[in-house]
Amino acid sequence: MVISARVHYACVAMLELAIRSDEGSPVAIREITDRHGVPGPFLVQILRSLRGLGWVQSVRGSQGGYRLSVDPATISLLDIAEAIGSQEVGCRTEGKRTPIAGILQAQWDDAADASRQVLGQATLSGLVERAQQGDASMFYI
Amino acid sequence: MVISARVHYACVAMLELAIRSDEGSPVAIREITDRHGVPGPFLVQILRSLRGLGWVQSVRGSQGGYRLSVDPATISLLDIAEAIGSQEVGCRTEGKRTPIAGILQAQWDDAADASRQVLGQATLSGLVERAQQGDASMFYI
DNA sequence: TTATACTTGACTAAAGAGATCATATTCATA
DNA sequence: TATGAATATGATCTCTTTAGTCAAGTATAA
Repeated sequence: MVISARVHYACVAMLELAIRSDEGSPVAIREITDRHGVPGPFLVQILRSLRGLGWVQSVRGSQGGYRLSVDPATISLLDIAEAIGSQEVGCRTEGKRTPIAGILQAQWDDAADASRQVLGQATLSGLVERAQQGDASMFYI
Repeated sequence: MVISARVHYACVAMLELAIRSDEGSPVAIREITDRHGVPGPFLVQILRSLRGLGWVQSVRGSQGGYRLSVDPATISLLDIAEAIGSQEVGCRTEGKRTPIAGILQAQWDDAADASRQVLGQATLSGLVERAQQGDASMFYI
């Protein structure tokens, strides 16, 4: 599973919205791009996808922006990665169905499952909690 | 970690050579392409890389071909994937160093480690043993 | 009415994957 | 010593994906 910039940005946006979900007023795209250095028009695309999934709501007009519309405990990084579209660990090549190909395929599948399990356990609410406990500071000494 | 066709074919070739390493005579490229449906000129490229790594030897001329030149117990699928070049699970985007980015990065790294561990434990000799025990038949019912 | 902010759709540049081809070079064997 | 089988090497090509841009339109608060 390759984490593309698109998926990474989608996770950043979802986390930012989750953290600020108790503010009441929606969060403008501009605030996210400024704070996280995400290219503006690209983030627009991504938020549109998230809106299509029903995970965020948009508020148009002045004072508009985006707001989380799901329980952050129910969304994992795996959900976001799969929905936004990232490539699986594994192989799409067809080739011949030989025993060797079969054994290899089983290994690719096992590897994919291992990383999927890690990302599946990382819920937005869990990560927000960590962020608020300052757990992140250790990464930027 | 995305397993590209290149990596998959490299593993197929290494396994084929490992299985037939007691035959004495080298294995021709043609035999591998016929048996596994790998595009010929593409496999040539890949075997060249494997030769550069010192993992296979080539024998030129008539009756030539390739031969494994390392102990199959010392090479894992992870070694092949990394040497041939596959993308990591994870993210290369730089962006700003925010706490959110840091927390996400840690998750991408954890996921990468999980799949790397699976592939690191799969040695060529282990897979050959499985193949010879007919373990593969279950994948093609 | 005006500034702000989201909406929508089309568009482009760069990189990588997956090959393919032509032309050498080497060596066993007849 | 020809000859054919087999690898060696470098150049090239196409297709898809990724990342990012642009322009014109619409809605809303103040």
